Amino acid sequence: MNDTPIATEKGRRTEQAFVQAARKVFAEKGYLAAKISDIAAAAGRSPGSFYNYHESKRQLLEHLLEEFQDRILADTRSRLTADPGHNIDAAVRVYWASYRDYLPEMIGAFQLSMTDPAFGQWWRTRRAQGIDAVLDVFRSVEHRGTDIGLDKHLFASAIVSMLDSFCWNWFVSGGDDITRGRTEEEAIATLVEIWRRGLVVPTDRRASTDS
Amino acid sequence: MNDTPIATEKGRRTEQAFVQAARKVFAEKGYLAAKISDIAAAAGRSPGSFYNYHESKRQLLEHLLEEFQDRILADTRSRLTADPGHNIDAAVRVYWASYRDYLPEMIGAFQLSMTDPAFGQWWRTRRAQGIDAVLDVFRSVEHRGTDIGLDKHLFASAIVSMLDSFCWNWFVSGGDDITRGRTEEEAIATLVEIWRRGLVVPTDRRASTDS
Amino acid sequence: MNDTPIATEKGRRTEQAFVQAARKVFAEKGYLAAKISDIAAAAGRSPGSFYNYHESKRQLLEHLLEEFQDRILADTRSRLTADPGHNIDAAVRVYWASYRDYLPEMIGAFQLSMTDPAFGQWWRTRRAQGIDAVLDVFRSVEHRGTDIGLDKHLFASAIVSMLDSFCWNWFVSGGDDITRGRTEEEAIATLVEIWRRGLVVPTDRRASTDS
Amino acid sequence: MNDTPIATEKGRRTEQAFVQAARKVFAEKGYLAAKISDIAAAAGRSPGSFYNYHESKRQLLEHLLEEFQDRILADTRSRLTADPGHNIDAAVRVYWASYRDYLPEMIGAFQLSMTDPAFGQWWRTRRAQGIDAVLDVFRSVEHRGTDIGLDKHLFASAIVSMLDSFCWNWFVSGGDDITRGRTEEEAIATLVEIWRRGLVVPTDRRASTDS
DNA sequence: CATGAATGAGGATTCATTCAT
DNA sequence: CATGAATGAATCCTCATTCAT
Repeated sequence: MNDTPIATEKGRRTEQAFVQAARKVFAEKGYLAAKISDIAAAAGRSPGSFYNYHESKRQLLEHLLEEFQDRILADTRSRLTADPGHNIDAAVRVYWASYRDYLPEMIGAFQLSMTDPAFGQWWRTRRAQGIDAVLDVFRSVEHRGTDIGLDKHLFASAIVSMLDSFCWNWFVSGGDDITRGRTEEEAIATLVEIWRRGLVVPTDRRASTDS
Repeated sequence: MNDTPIATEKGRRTEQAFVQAARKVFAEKGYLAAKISDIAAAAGRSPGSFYNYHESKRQLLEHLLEEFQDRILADTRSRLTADPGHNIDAAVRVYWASYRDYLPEMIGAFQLSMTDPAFGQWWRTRRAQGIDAVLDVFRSVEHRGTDIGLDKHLFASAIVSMLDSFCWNWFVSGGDDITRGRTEEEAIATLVEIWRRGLVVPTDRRASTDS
Repeated sequence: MNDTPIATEKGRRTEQAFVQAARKVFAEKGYLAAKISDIAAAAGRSPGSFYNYHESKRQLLEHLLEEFQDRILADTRSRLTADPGHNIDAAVRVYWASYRDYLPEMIGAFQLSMTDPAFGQWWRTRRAQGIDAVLDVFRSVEHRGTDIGLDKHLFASAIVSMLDSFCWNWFVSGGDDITRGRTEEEAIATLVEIWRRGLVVPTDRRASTDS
Repeated sequence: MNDTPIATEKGRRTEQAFVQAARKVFAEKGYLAAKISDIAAAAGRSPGSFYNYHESKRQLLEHLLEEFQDRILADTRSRLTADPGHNIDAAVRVYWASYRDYLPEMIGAFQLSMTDPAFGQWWRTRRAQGIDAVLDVFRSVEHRGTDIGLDKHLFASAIVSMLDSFCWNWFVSGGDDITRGRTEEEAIATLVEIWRRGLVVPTDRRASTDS
């Protein structure tokens, strides 16, 4: 790779072409299976040209993930309000958007995390951030006097799992056959509602526990 | 590969060694990154010997998945009882066990599903089976008069997502840092409880909706 | 490369073939210009096979140099006698032999030393050992009362230079055209005599200095 | 490359920049390892521009060597005097200067000589010229009646070797560690003295031979 | 003339697979 | 059956050279 900054408009267009092509290929066949020549073909450029802009496939992914981090952080920050219902909705939408807009990055980081300890750490950190956001919502609920009554960390971990896998499944495979035709709003509403219900000890159980 | 069935005791032991070694390697570094020589080394056998038993890495995975299917089907079948609470617990445990016992298969199928349409289909089918099981539980609940009040298919899809990702995370990454130290039973109890709560429209919301 | 020790006779033969082929190619076209495929062709093997025995061209050279060191050290050690004339002869012959027997190693180390600081150091160390040997001879001379009367370190450096370059020239290019037909013994005798003469302040100069 | 002579002042400056940059890079990392882009970067010009002035790296080296020849010939010619001592001193200084001033050319020719027969010939010719110069000095000595008493061609070859390698070592590697701090004059004096002593059969040996 | 992006040929390296023993 | 050496196809990556601007 050449570390001189890109000087011409043409160069900038090519760099973008490679970035977009890489995202496309990562999304379609995964990061591990993606070849430089696949990316170059998708960018309509020669494989050699790739190395004018990136050191390697891996370094390109790192670059994508940095951008991802920057944007997501900007999105997530200070969305908490006094209304827990709204907080949940907002949190789910942030998660949803991160998969909708950054699927290639998610796929790449996830696949590399299995082979590469450094990326394993990245993935864990990302999950931890999600868990933190969920725990924030929990706190806003308890602030109003409700007792969630479960191991909050496990709970948060489970919520993040649900969001992770649901979004992945939705965007990678187009969702389950059985949910074909549902809109994004319906999907989001369902996730929000499950999370919301999870916060309250159900009436009938309270009754049955009372007896 | 030689199609004749394995004749000798030694042969059978070697085959098992390869199968177990492959599972170990798939679990540790993923299917896509696993090399035949890795598997052979883990089996304490030579790479050449691998081909006495399997045509390729991919065919070995197919073989593993067939066994997985057979055992899981046997497990899942007719566990439904009249008690929804028990059904949820049982369903979660089946899911949990499938990850605990078949992680290499899950990893392999998941990774290959991204590149290979045939495996994409396998993965979707597996999810669909999980969703069916969840729907069965729903039916047993509604049988007792409770109205879940949500799009059941999306709901089921979300539950399966939660289980998939939570178990994967637990077994592949060793769980989130923040849940370190929790026991499997605590984790299972949390998943069960979230699912259970999801089945009931929360009291306070009913109240607030009434107003 | 595979770091398991070579198990079969065939393997050992192939390794030797690669080592000898590499030495041949290094000597003929230099280290920097040598391609793996050149070496493989000279060994009558496939390029891929090279990597069963060595990680890279560079690592192979390192291996060769280690062997060189071991043998040269064994050769040089304790050859000093009380007779300076004999010591000089012995030292020149050791130098001569090291080029005669290890030309590929010398060429490789010399070429790499220009690009690679680590090898630059190796080369300097090798020269330093040569200089030490020369200084040892000086001491054996002065022990007999002769005063060499020059900066001994520069002197030793110059002697080593003469030996280095003469031997290189002799073995790489077949010697200068003008010395074609001279035998090795004649060449060695010349080098010895120049060195020997260098140790004594010439009579006529002493005379002229006296006046 | 365009064969038309360089028309503009700017062009002449760029050409000089490339020539100086190439000399710098050859000296620092050797000819074989030098990349066109290295040279362009050192010249503060673009790689494409290089080809406005030179067909290739090799052709540039040829060009440099032609200039070297012209200047060295001019230097060496007719420096012989009646005083052998002075002749030796002059010859050593010419050699020394050729390395000091033309190191990149020496490095380039030396490296290429190993792969390329044409350059092998150039290198041999250069050595032959050096040998001729040494033989000239011998003749001026014998003219005064001294009998050197050795194979003059081998002797000359050895002297040239000493000068070649000593100068190379001095200018490429910065000299041996053990001679660090010596001045150029001291080094030159040492070379001159060794050569001078080599011309005379030592007294003590004559004595010992007499006995 | 100068630029720097683009190319492609060439070399390094990996690894699934074959095969002689 | 088992071994491990050998192969070659596939992929990565480099860099001299070309060329549009």
